[in-house]
Amino acid sequence: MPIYLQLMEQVKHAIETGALRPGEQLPSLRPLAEELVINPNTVAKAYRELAHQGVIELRQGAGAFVTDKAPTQDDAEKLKAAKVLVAQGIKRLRGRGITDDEIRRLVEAELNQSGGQKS
Amino acid sequence: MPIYLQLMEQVKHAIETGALRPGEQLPSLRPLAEELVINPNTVAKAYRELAHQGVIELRQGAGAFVTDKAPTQDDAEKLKAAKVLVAQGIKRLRGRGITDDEIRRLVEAELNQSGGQKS
DNA sequence: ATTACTGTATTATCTCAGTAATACAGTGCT
DNA sequence: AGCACTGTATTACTGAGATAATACAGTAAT
Repeated sequence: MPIYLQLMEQVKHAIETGALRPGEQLPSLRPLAEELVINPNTVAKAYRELAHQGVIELRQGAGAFVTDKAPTQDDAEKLKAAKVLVAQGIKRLRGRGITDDEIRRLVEAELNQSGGQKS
Repeated sequence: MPIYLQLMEQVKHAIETGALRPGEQLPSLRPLAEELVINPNTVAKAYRELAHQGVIELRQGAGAFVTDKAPTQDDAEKLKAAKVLVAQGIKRLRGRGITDDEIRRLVEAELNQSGGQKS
């Protein structure tokens, strides 16, 4: 799994658990990159994506800040419930003899069709 | 979408619709490649994958043949039903405010976890 | 045995996502 | 203004998957 995606998850998780709160400033690119022993551009990409998702806000020269509409603890609950739904759905599909590859293709097709955009 | 995957789909579809029947020989690599204006190796890859999935059987020097346990018209029906299930599931998830990217990640995580292998 | 067809194997090329290196530009404090 | 910090943009490197070029090996008919 790409580094920048892992970082995005960690940030989201930190927000969901309250370790990072709306309005609060995130660690800036270079220090964080150095701490994680990765390239600043990789952090930048993660931040850019998070900003595009509305989770954080980037202000050039100032820093990166958690948005008001960032994922809350409630959202984490929702996601957990969704995870159960997905697990059940996949179990049913498998029970009907649908292979994993076919499941992947069906999901992808459905997402791309009905108003789908790969952010 | 990779050419060899598209070709795999076409072959499966041909089998499901009865255009190609169990035991019947598929067009051989080079003629088919020439007709589709693609490289024979690409056809070979598609055939190899299909053989790995048990859909067809490859006999060196002889040709490629549809297997007995290839996908039937019934399987096509099943897949259609599965498609409906997936569509419903995704609709529900979206209704709960889950984004498409999150759906993708949930599905992938679930598949990889519970006995998942990316054939 | 030869011939003309099959699929197979090996190696090289192309493409693209992810990452890295480096220079650019905005903020805010003194 | 100057400085030390922010994020941004451009360009290059790298690795993996897809495709291509070419040579190899098995089959079946004559």
